[in-house]
Amino acid sequence: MTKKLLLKDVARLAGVSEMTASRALRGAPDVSAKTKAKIEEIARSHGYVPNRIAGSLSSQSVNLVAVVVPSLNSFVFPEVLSGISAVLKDSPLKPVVGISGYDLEEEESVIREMLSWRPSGLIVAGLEHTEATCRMLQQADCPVVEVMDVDGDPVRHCVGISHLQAGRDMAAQILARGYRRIGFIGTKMPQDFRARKRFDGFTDGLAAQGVTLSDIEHYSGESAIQTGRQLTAQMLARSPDLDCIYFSSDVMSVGGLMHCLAAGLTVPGDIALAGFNNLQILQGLPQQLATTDACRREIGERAAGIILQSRETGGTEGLVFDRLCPAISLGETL
Amino acid sequence: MTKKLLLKDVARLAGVSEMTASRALRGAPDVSAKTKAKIEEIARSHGYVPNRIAGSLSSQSVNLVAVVVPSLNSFVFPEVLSGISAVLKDSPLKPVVGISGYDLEEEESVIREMLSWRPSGLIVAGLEHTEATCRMLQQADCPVVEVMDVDGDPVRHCVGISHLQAGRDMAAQILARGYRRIGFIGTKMPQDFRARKRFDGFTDGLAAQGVTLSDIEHYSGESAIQTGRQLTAQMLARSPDLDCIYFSSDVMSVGGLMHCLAAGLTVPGDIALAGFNNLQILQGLPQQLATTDACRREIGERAAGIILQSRETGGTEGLVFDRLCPAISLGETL
DNA sequence: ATCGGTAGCGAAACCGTTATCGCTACCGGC
DNA sequence: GCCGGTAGCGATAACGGTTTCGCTACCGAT
Repeated sequence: MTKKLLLKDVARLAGVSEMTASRALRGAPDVSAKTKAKIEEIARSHGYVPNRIAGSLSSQSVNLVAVVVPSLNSFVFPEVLSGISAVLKDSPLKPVVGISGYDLEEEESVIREMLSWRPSGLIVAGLEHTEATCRMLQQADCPVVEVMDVDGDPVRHCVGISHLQAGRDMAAQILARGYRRIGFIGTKMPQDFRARKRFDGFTDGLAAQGVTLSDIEHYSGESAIQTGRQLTAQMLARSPDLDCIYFSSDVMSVGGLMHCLAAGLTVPGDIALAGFNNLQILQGLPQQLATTDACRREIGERAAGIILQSRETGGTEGLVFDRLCPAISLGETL
Repeated sequence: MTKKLLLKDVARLAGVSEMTASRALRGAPDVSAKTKAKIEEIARSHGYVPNRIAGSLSSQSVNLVAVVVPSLNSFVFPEVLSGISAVLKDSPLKPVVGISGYDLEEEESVIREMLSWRPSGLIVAGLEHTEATCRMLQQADCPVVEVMDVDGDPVRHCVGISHLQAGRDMAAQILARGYRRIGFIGTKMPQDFRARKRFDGFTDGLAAQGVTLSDIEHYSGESAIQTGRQLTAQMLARSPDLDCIYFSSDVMSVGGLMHCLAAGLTVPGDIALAGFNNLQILQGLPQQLATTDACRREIGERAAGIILQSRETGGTEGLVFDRLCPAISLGETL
């Protein structure tokens, strides 16, 4: 490990000034091809790695986009990230991920940390934040996009779907197919606002046609196939006359399907099942499960697009409020 | 959006010097409780967010740990990350993730980008890198840990399991249970070195007892249940006399199980199945699939531990080479 | 021969914070 | 009453680049 190599060292070795070396390595103009080649050669051979801390401080620009999501285990956010990465791919911007753990206090601290690096943009999942977080988002001098959800008041830009509507729509589909004894299995309510909204929309949609939920089960912790299977078993034991269960996540509905398989129940004959997200794990199972596509990838793409956009226009453009329309796929379980 | 608030503004408002404000906000000593309270109050009420770019440049320290993994969709790396996060939780260090996309050139560029931020540590998946990457890892003036794999020559520290051995062990288990007509279904070989090593170890383990693979299928693209199901169907159609299939990933073996379910094949009666990773999606399925636990979380924990360790000791300690022992669980499909 | 324009390069200021060192009260001990 | 020690605070110089501006050749056109 040689002592750290600075720009001034590269410059000295190349017999030029720091400025010329800086320009050459950044591909800036005003450097002759010959000089540039020489400097690049020296930098490469000596393994020079520029110090972006110093560079960013000086240029007052950081080519990073902060992305704050609740979790990476849930199967849903990695795909949002894919969308973001894809769009940022051929721009100088790079995504940086922070995890809030479905905790608004933690979210606040993660966002504060992120903003302290003065990123070129911030993408954050959800519309619910602490007061302090909202202030930071408002005052941030970079584009801010709240994603996933449109049911609420975004601070600035917003891209997502209406989970309230998604719940209502699924209720309508379920009722339209004649189910009336309906159960709901959902995830940790207080912290997952979108799941909560789907639940509210769902009960709302049922109520619109005079139907109330016959059974409800809430659980804490991450969604898992195993959990879905166990809770489905419990619920059906408790309420054997149910004819349909709506799960707040596909991961859970897969568990439901697994229980039915094991218990010899036909789906949707004995019991209909529906989930949410349209995760990839639904493909290849014994039956195509009913679900709502959460437009995860597209949300990521559009959010990244907004960041790029307002970079070009200098951020003096109007607000974007992008409400995507999630498609329900009925599969074979409704 | 108010014009950006600087430390000097906070200091002026509090009627103290920049230094005192800086000390107060960082919790450094030499500030009276009264002064500190006043400065903190002003900073909070005005929504001051410190500029960590400037701070890091000045203090020559960045409290970030760079983590470079091939993908976040594969179900496997998020759990490594969980382990890292958990250990870093109550230290000032924060993990920052970079995605290499199973591409060594991309990995090089991501690592270069990461190192240009002068992180406090670097954790990278795999032992195979471009020449330039290796030079960077050697010259990096922060602890470097290569994780997941121990079959090769680490640049510095290393934590992982032997995938070669994992393949061999699974071969031994399969042979011990009497299977002889064995197929293998594995992922994009040239880029996923660990899958390749499991394959090599597996064929090696079979060869040790005079058995050769009866059928082999390689595919490109991400692993998916659907893919596993289709390839299993194809392979069994082509080689109906197989009695066991080893998959390079649990995601694929789940697909295999789904095919058997659909085709009315009993497992392991008609065909035995085994995967790798011990992913959470194995829990709750109709049968407990055979697999090898890849120690993902523990690898993350130990890697983060090494970073913390060498931070305390000033990095003057010996190299760590941590070879974990993955446990095979036979489940009900072998 | 003169002149305007530009390609190529360098000197100095600056980005916003922290490290370092020095200074001033104020305190208790003798 | 003097003195050494320390708590509390401020001035200044980094940190390693980039921005800005200025300078020097050199070019073709007049």
